[in-house]
Amino acid sequence: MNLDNQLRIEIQKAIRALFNQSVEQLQLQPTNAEFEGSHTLVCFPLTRISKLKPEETANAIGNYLVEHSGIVSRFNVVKGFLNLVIADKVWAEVFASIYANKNYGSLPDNGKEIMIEYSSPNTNKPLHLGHLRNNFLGYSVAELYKAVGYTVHKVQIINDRGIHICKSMAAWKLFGNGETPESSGLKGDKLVGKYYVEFDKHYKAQVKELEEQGVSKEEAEKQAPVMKLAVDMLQKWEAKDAEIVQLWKTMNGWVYNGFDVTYKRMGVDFDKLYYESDTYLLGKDEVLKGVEKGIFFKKDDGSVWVDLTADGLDQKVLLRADGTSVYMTQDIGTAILRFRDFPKIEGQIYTVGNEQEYHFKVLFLILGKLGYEWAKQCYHLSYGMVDLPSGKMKSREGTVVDADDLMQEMVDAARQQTEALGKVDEMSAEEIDALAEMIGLSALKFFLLKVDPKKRMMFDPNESIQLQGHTGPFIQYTHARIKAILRKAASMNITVSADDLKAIASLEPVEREALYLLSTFEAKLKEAAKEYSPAVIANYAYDLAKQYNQFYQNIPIFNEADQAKLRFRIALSESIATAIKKSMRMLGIDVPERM
RNA sequence: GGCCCCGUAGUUCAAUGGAUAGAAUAGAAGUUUCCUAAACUUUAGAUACAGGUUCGAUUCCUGUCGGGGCUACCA
Repeated sequence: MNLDNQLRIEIQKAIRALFNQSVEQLQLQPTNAEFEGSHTLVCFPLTRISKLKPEETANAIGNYLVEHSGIVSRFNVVKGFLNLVIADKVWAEVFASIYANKNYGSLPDNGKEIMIEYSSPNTNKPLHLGHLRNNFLGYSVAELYKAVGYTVHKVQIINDRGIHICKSMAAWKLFGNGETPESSGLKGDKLVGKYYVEFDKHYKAQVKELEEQGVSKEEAEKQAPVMKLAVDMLQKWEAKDAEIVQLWKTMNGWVYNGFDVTYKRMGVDFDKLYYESDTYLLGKDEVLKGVEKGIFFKKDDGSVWVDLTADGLDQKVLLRADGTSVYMTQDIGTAILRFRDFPKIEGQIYTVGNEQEYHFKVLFLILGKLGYEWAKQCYHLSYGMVDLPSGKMKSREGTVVDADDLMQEMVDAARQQTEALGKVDEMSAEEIDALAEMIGLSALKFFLLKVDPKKRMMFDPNESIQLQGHTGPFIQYTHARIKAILRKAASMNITVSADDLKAIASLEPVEREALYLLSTFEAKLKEAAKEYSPAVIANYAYDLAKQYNQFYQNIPIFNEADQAKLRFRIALSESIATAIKKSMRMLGIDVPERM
């Protein structure tokens, strides 16, 4: 039974009976902690039809509900707020149905399919903190869509082509002395990243040297030998030069092997990978077709443009004068390819930073102009940057927070804390390793996911991520605590049936509050998916844990003499643990049995 | 210059136009006799500024100040 809907129906009935009118939208909100009740009807907007003062309106509806609804036991009115107390026997029924529902926390298959893109790194640098937010977000939104009934396809586009990877290749060729991940002991992505930095270093030095010889800055930037080599490599790559293609494959392979290790530790995965090197030519074809159809236009120098001034935007280049692709070109190709590969998807979600909002606005407009109906179903899941106290992360200034390093630091901190608390003395070394991994990543993921994705957020590397308070480990700890209770209950052969629960006569306030939270899980899920916001679920999981700890600390369980109450409390604990576990899983976070 | 976002306790984050603006952390004071103190209880502390709309504004509108992003034949 859906309490919220039930209550809305009863309130509608009351309004019809009392005022002989109906309202489309009822303002129902959780009751403030300081008043008795769980659901509050805001009555100010109803005065228009009741022709009564807010208090009188609230009292009239309250009285009617107590007399006729069968679910409201009493109420109080504060100004125009009608605070409703749901009868304990109704709570018992609500809980019995939650407890018996094996699919609690997920909605039935809706037959729809959707695609979500996330991660999509360049292949010249290792993953950093920004990628962590991106990956955790994308993965979690995919889980949210699964939970509300979608079939989800997780993909990424790998920007494996272009001048950036050629820069690493050029530097490696000139200064690498044949270094490999094996010979250096470096992760492949780190090794390639190292040569990207090398490139920059030598490039700057060479430009400076040329400038000192009297060459203009502009000319020096073109003449610098490393840059000349990189550009030469790009041209050869496009011409499919065997040697260059081989080097490109080798170095990209190193990067992929490195990324695989990082993704595995992050706990994210993909159903299909798209490579820019495979899609950019399709994009180019589509753009040229668009020129024929008159959707795009060619300038005298041969470059191809789209005119979006009628849509309030600018003109954007789609092909350079030399015929080569830009980023937009390949994104057009990739989108089209994806809808060919997965014809049943209703749309696509792009998890990409908000600095590219303009880019996606343009992309979706172009796809629409090309006649693709699904362009309307494409959504840019735009998230804010992760800022450091010094501002934006800048690779040149060495302020980039490396993903692998940060995960390791979190796991180390979790291990230290875990061992210091001395609760894991009986665990094996392997079990402690696994637990530290679970806790450390939880702290990191929760930290990044609890914030509204749209907003910028701060990360201070000097202040390690907390393990106490509003954190993943706090929620994990609550779960482990509940599991200890359930183990004890099992050892005492205590079992609970749904019928037991319906027999509960009275509830403690903290129990009602816990039941209220459990009853809102489905609504939270829908809200989170609709808003593309794991933060909704993160905060829900936190509320559950917080609420349970209050219950745990103040209400007796095994010392309760009334066996029905005792069984109810065990069952309540079990359902909270389930809700926590499922919520956390949607965030990509696992919860331990003990910690 | 044009366009877009953001300014909430010392700090990091919450708050479908609704009640006395919630948490966490840092600070102060407590709690360990069922079940795990990574917890619980108490306490102090904030809507940048100025107008406007509204019964009611952190939320909507205008302006000011402050921060960030986009505005490349980069990605």
